[in-house]
Amino acid sequence: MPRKVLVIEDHTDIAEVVALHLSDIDCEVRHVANGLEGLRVAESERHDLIILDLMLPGMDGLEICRRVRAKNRYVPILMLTAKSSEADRVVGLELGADDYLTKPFSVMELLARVKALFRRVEALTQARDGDTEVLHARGIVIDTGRRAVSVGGGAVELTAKEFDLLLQFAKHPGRVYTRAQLLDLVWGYGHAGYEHTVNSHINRLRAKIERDPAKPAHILTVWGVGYKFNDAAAA
Amino acid sequence: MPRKVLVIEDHTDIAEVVALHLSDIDCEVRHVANGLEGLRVAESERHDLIILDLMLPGMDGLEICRRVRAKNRYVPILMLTAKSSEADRVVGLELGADDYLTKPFSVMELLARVKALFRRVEALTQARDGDTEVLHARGIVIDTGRRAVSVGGGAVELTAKEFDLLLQFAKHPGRVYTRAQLLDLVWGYGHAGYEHTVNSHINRLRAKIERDPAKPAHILTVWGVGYKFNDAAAA
DNA sequence: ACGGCGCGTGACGCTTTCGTGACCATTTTC
DNA sequence: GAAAATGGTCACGAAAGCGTCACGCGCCGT
Repeated sequence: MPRKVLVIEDHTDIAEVVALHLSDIDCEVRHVANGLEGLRVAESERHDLIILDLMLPGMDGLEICRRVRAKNRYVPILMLTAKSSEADRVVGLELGADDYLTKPFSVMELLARVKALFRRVEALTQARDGDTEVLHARGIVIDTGRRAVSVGGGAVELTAKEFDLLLQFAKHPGRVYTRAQLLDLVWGYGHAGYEHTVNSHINRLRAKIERDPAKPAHILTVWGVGYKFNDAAAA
Repeated sequence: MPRKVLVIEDHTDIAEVVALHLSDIDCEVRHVANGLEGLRVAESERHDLIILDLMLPGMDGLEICRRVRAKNRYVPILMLTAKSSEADRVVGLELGADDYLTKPFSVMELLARVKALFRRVEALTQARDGDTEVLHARGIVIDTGRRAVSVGGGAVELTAKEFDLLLQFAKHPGRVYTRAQLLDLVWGYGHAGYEHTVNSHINRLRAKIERDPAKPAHILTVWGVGYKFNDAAAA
């Protein structure tokens, strides 16, 4: 799947060059020319990388970086700017940027740095997850590739959110998640929404995978905290 | 805990400056001046960061980078070199480096980039696992990720507040907390309520984890002050 | 354009937990 | 040794948290 890159840059020509080359390395580029709108998009959607110009109409790039980081410490941010002084670079990096490139920049170097960032993210995320194709747990079989689930041998039809939710739980049995964490992990970081939404989806998920939804055996409620996937031995 | 940084650099003076400043940000620096030995150390020990000079006696830095990456895709590598051409930077990054800084470099920028790398690694590793560490203390085992507690091998069911309270104590054994402090730490700052509430929860907690609640062995009363978690050896 | 489906939100009743007060026990002080 | 102060225990009402159902919106395929 392509990686989603958000380019916040007021010079359309530069953005176009960047977008062109990023698409060569399998990136889906979203370009925004205005600072305020950039912040809005950055906060409302999930991205694999944000390329951020510092001198923008609408809102200063540093301020955007700060605000995005305040809500989301995971998305990589690469600053791209004409400010070349060492002090500017330090400030940018201290504010939470992952890399800092000064204009005029070489497209090859930009690509190399972007690839380096992707490598880093990939190495670290895969290191933890492993590539388990099929998960088994207490009679539940989850085929991550086909996004298919069966309980006690019978196939169960889950919607996208239900599947993602179940998968998140099944990946870490026994671990307790708060609703806020689940919103981050399943809905995406910086997702604005009510925690009660999680509740509702848990309810639907239970209706499909639990024998008696009133007495759940798989997805358990942890009072005052959130939910967990039961890893205890079946009765 | 300090982060382990390996500096492979033949100029002792530069390495010393780097080491000095890295130690300021809680790093334990290991300096190696020779390329071959650098590779050996990089491969045989675990590091949180490798700072790598490219022009070295013994073995070329690029070659070291390639070999380290062949065995380990996780350790961050920062290249530090006099080769400033764009082509060199691209080659370095393509070979698996995470960042590339050219001499003469600013110490502040180096620190900023190192910190940025640490931030990235931390954000990504914590994103997966959360802080699912396990605390052991005098027969009590607390799994923070599962919010599960066992005493002397037997599982104990705690409510949210009881768990938070116990966790606060177990994190700092021996430290004495006033009731007001506990209200701030567990209930949250600005919580309006009676200190006697703490009392009540301590009571319930003791009933669950103490063998003889009348003679508590874990959560001790400090008369006229508050409570503390017993860190003395068990009887 | 229409219909269906998944999703987010709201309302309501039930369950569990929490906070508080009353009273008893223990320690400190004089 | 008695009074005062501090902590322990218990029980009950209040409140928060959760489950469930229903509704409406937006998206997609027909």
